[in-house]
Amino acid sequence: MDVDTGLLRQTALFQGMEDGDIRRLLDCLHCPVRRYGRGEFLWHTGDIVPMAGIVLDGCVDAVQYGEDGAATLTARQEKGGVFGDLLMAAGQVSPLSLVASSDGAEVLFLPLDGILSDCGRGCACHIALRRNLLAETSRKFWQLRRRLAYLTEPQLRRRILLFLRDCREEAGCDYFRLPYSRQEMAEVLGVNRSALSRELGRMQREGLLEFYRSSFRLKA
Amino acid sequence: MDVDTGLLRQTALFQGMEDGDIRRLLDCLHCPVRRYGRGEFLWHTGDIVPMAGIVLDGCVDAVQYGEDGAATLTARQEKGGVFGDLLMAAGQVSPLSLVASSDGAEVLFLPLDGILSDCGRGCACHIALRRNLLAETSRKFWQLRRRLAYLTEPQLRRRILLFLRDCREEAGCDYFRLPYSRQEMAEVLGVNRSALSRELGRMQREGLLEFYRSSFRLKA
DNA sequence: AAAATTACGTTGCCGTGGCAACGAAAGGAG
DNA sequence: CTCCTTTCGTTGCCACGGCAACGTAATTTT
Repeated sequence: MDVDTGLLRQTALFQGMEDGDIRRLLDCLHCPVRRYGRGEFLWHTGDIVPMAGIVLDGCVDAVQYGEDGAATLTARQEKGGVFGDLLMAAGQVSPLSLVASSDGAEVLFLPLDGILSDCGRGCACHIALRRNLLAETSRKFWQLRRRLAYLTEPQLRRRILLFLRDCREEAGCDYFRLPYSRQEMAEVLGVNRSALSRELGRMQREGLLEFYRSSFRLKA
Repeated sequence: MDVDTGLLRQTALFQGMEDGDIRRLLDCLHCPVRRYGRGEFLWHTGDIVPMAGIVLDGCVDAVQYGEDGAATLTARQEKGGVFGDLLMAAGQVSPLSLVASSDGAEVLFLPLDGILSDCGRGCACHIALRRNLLAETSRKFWQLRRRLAYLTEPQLRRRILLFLRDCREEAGCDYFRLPYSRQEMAEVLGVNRSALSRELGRMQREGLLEFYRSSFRLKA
């Protein structure tokens, strides 16, 4: 096992741990590392997923296939990202597939059983790993829930304000830049792109807002 | 500690355990039991929630307060229900309050620290408890995600079909009864009640569907 | 630098679904 | 049984926002 503990220390699951702890954990859990080519499947829809993964290099997508076979991208994890945590935790057949979306995607796997069970040495890092896992899954829950709050807001303007206020709070400043294109922003808010542009324009004319492309200054 | 292990065995967190295991766990974790009167707060918005709870008797509501002070019920747990799991897992200030919504609500609390740490005796039930906790939180995640799927469907009819097909699958039969009133069903789908009734009527006229009140027979 | 591609703003049209109001049916209380 | 409350279906109105189309600005390509 020879992975970059410097990278792992910055991931959600190994946050707050020392290099030595991480090495011991990886050893204790028997974590496999694998490489995938672009388009290669880590798991298919219908599989039971027994472990989570950390992206060491490249990119991994979570894809859902509709009844008509159309694929929709539901999540993307890049270097340092954690995936499969909520799939293995469910212990049921997966509703989505995991696909390497870059060439030479390298992945470190962490088996659920190893995370849950005691290593016998009562090491504190094992406990921290469990706490981190639980924190990561719950983070994804609350993130989803915030998005649901947008979608349940019936009025477009209030939907936008809800979103922008969250962004402002996260940025800690009235002026902030969003990591979304208009199209992506519209998808997060669950509205039509042109309708979003129209309403943003109105809000700017009314002085609630200033923006240019992805730069916003929120005044309300 | 003198709680009804028969009830606990049917809860999400203690599923699959023997009475003896449960008693040992409760002893090991030092789980407090408390009674609350109707309207009494278990936690307020802004608190950091250090433990989850199981409703032994009565009812506990999760309430979110809007900027205008209006309260919206976001979740309700009755006898045997688990709450606070995703709040303690987050380790951050709670965005919602937990309130006893019945008189004499009795609650068993399970501290996160105790769940995560080893009891020193390496008992299998401790591991099972962790697995159950993770399964319960992920269950709530996927439940939320299914609801999000409804809300992101732009056409009302397809939204309804998505929902009813899920219900049919869960029931395992074309004929099923829903545990929702029209108003509640409309809220789950994020649409206006009368619009829902209207569209349901259309679908019935077109032969996609038969229904009376909460009884449905789905043909498509 | 020119061309091609992508992202964004703008506008007109029109359909879906929100809203309010009403009556009927169902359920509960006395 | 009668009264009262709640739930549900129905309808008319109309505004919000989806959709398509186009022009412009920004970005990338060769």
